[in-house]
Amino acid sequence: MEPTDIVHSECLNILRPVRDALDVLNGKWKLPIIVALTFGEKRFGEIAREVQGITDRMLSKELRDLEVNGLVKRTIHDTYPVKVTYELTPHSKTLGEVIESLRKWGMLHRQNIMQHS
Amino acid sequence: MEPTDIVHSECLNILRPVRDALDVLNGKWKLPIIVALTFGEKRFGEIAREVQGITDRMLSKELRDLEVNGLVKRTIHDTYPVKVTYELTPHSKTLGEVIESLRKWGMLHRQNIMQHS
DNA sequence: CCGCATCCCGGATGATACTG
DNA sequence: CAGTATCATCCGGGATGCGG
Repeated sequence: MEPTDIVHSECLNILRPVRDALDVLNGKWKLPIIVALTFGEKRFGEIAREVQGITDRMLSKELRDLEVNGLVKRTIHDTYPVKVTYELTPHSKTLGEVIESLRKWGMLHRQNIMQHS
Repeated sequence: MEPTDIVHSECLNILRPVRDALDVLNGKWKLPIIVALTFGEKRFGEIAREVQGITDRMLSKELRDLEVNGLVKRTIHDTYPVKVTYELTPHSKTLGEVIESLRKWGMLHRQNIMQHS
């Protein structure tokens, strides 16, 4: 194995967690849903109304993804009619820095594109 | 407009640059290509060999995307046979922080998933 | 009210062959 | 060598309807 190959394979190892992170945030709806839950727990219908354009099917699926990834906690209240609420977990709060980092670069990038076109 | 609506719409404005950033990095190949170019300019064929599994078609398309986004510079050398090289731009260097941020969270996230399963 | 099942479309990606 | 052309495939996501 050449020295450059070693460096190169280390870069690929770095890429795995980066991909993990991107996968969690990817898709059209994950971020908007997280935003909708930023200010406290909400019911399915409330989220559906706040995240404009999303269908029940997608919301259901995305909430499950987020729950599996430990970003959202789902609570079934034993009332009638049944009430289900969703809220962010402490783990999801750690996303703040990532989002801020992406936001800053996104703005920088937009400036850069404007200048060169 | 309610106060919460104002807060909410500001969150949506924050989301736009975040989406911009994610779009630039998204897809299976962007990061690996950037990594391949980290240590200097390379020819099309060299990149194709380093980024394992990518087809010519995808490499061509992804390089064009990256060029349009100002992350990669393409140079045609007037030799025979024609030689084309690609290199990272200064702007692409600003991605470093973003990638590092994603990497850190990706690792944290993996730990978190392991514990809760 | 809260979701799941089914059907379907379009764009993203892959495989392969071909050209200047 | 550096791509393009063409066809096949996969998958996210929309529309709609049903069920507890």
